[in-house]
Amino acid sequence: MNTTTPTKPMRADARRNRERILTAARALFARERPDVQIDDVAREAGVGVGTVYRHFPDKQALMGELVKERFKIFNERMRRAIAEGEDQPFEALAAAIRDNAASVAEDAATRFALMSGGEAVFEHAGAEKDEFLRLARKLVLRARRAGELRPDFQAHDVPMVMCGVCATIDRRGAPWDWRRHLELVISGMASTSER
Amino acid sequence: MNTTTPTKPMRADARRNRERILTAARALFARERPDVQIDDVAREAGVGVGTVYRHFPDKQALMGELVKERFKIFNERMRRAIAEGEDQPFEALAAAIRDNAASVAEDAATRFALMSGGEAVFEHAGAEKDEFLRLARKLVLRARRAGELRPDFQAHDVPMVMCGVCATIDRRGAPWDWRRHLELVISGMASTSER
DNA sequence: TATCATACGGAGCTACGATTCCGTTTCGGG
DNA sequence: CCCGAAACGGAATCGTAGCTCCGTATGATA
Repeated sequence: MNTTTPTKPMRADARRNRERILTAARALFARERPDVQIDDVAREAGVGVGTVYRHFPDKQALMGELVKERFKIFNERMRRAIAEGEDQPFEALAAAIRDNAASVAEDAATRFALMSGGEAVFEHAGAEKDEFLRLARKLVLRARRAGELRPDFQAHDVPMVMCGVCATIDRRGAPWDWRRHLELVISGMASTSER
Repeated sequence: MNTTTPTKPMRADARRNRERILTAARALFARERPDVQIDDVAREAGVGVGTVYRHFPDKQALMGELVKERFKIFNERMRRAIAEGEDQPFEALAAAIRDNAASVAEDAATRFALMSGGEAVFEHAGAEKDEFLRLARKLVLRARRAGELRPDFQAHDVPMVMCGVCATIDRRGAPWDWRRHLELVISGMASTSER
């Protein structure tokens, strides 16, 4: 289950390089405009292309790993919301969504992968995605029971709205503010009687 | 100003082919999964690649034309909302947004261009985009004056929310429904006191 | 219908970016 | 300190998709 120690201990330099590659990829996506090339990642990481391909069979796998890590962060945040939000179920859900949005906002790599990546990228993070949905379901059910959430809101709608907000984050020079978008959506999620 | 008759009358076959190319492009985008190639467009249109390039200097220009046409449709709908929605300013705005969303939902080409297209695509439809914003401003101001719209909602937010909903339309196999997303956002747009 | 400007077709050129291959280097257990 | 397995580097390969070029066909005008 532990992905950092799959089966064999892995040589020290290999472990280090793997990390460097992931870091480099994140850095490049944060800086570059369009897509990022494997060659660039390799250069930024101070490593040869071959090394990148030893760690990640293809580009999709690299992207997939970035997405997987981000989902782990999402999930941690969701768990916290479940643990701490007993008394304010809706606010707990909303806060988790806000934090997760802020989290992707800082992570152009995941945003790019999420918007333009193929199936394979998603499959790579499949387990984490499932876990995310499981957690979302809990939060949604609880908020709905409390009557604070619009009754037709589904667990699936959590990734849906995050996807929507995500799409409005990096439009270069767009004159809008994705944070307002987020607040708009969140207030739309509230049950009609609540606000 | 009239784009269909720029300066010279254009030979009959040329006019016909131009239309075929646009139709073919739309059809392919609606059918294919990923991006669509110029060669495919040419084949589908029953035309040589060279002909495509005679009419559109590059791929961006072709995409741009598709986007431009869609914006013209948007704008028509917005004008109607302005003309007919005197009595229900918020509903007029909401209805226009709903119809426009349904409109892009049927137009994978524009969706793709909007999500993955570069600057050039947008510039091609620049005039229509500006007009769209002008119309949005009118609708938004009227609805806000009527107190039916949340006060911090801007004209720019109209394309913003459309962009967000757009992003959730073609996710293959996503278990969510973009129509619910749309309704969520629209109810979030309403002024707090209204609903 | 003769003429010519305009438009067409599509093979081929080019650029670019993912991926492979293999000789060299480095870790780590004995 | 030595050796073999594990990793590395990066030049070279391969495939793809956008775009060009030029010989041929065709609509429009007199």
